[in-house]
Amino acid sequence: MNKAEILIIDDEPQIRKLLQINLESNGYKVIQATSGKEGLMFAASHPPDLILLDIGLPDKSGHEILKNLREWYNKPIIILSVQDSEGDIVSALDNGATDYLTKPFRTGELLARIRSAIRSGQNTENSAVIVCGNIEIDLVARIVKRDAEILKLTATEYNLLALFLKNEGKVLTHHFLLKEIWGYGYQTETQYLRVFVGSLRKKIEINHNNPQHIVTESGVGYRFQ
Amino acid sequence: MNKAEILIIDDEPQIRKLLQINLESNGYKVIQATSGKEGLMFAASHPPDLILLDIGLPDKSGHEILKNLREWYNKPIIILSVQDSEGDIVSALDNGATDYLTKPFRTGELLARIRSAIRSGQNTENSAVIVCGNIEIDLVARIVKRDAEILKLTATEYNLLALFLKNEGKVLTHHFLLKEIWGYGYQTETQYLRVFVGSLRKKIEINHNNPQHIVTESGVGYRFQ
DNA sequence: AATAATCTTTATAAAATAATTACAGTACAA
DNA sequence: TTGTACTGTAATTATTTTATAAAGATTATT
Repeated sequence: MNKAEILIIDDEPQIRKLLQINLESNGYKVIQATSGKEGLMFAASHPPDLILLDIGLPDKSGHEILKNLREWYNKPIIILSVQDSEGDIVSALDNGATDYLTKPFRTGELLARIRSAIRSGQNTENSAVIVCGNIEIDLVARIVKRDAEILKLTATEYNLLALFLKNEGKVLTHHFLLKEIWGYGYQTETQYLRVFVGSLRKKIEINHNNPQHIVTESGVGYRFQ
Repeated sequence: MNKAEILIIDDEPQIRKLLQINLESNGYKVIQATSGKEGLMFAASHPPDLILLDIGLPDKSGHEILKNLREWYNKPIIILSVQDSEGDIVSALDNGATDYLTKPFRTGELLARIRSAIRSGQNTENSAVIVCGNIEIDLVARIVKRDAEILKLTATEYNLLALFLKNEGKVLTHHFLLKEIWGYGYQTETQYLRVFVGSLRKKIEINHNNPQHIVTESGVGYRFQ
């Protein structure tokens, strides 16, 4: 394998320097971002093999950045934080963080955790743009196109479509869709789905009475193709 | 998904009890081993979905157990330890541990790390496809094909076919089929079966008057081949 | 505060599926 | 041959599920 690339997102210069020296002397290529915004940009323009994310960033809460990244980035993200609160750790891990280290951390341990994360996350493929027939979604820019024309979707419509496209070809159950979009406790509100699938179809299907993309699997769920 | 099974390998009874209560109340099935040797045996005879391994075991060093497990076991192994030495952590991670927690640990954090570990180990099992002649079923995507063409099956038809394919070649009794698909109390409704086997045959058989796949075993049940 | 956009709920008609009935065919034994 | 038990299929009815519009409720925006 080539040199693995690691993106550091941290506002403290001395931490960045420390990390850079340690990582580079261990054969990694390092890219640095000093803010969450910058980090998101770098990650999108040239996806690294792993991201080290400081969760106590000033511009945007690190948790926001994490959620944002996880909408499309599926390689390891290791959180660094001065916070040692359990709530913080749990929420980060449940939002898709691969690991969580409390500052000050031991560099040997960090390096081992990086090796472990890269090892287990090897076979993941990702791209920020998914194309499926005449529908195209840019998960970073949050833009949806039909035949090169930009569609205007509401937040929920977008989330639903993104979920469909990430699971193209699979039948997604009502249960699953409701859990992913609306969260636990909404898993029986099948009617929400019907309404939003309906409005999505009006926007993405050529003829919404004969849907080619979102097909219904009666009694089970929906499938995107 | 079914209940995930977690194997605890720890010699301290109070830790085992604590873990058991917390894990079971979170929907996991728990198996306990009190020594490394026993743990290896359990793991081999019935591989769990995740292993919690105390690294300070008396009989064999936990590191040995870890190495031993990793020779064949590739699901998550989370280490629990009273040791907070960096060397210990690095060596465990480099020997294939998925994560390393220092006792006393916070149960909320442990649970989050378990969820994270199970989650990241999932995307490797992306397809469970059973092929049988010209019929193909993808149990994850919930899609059935005949000669590469996607068939449109109703929920009950799909369930029935999936059951047949999971038991290819075996004779399945009316009783069994009815119990599996319709549940207890329907085991005498043989007519349901006739109707649904009939409609399945129309969809999957080349000539449904001369079924090649779903063969009837008169007086007993049906067999898929 | 007023307006617009979006989400949540309700109501209802249409469509799809499942359950039930009826009946014809088939194999086998008395 | 006749009767019986079992099977397959078409047709009918019942039930469930889905699609859509539209009315309230909420949220965001100006």
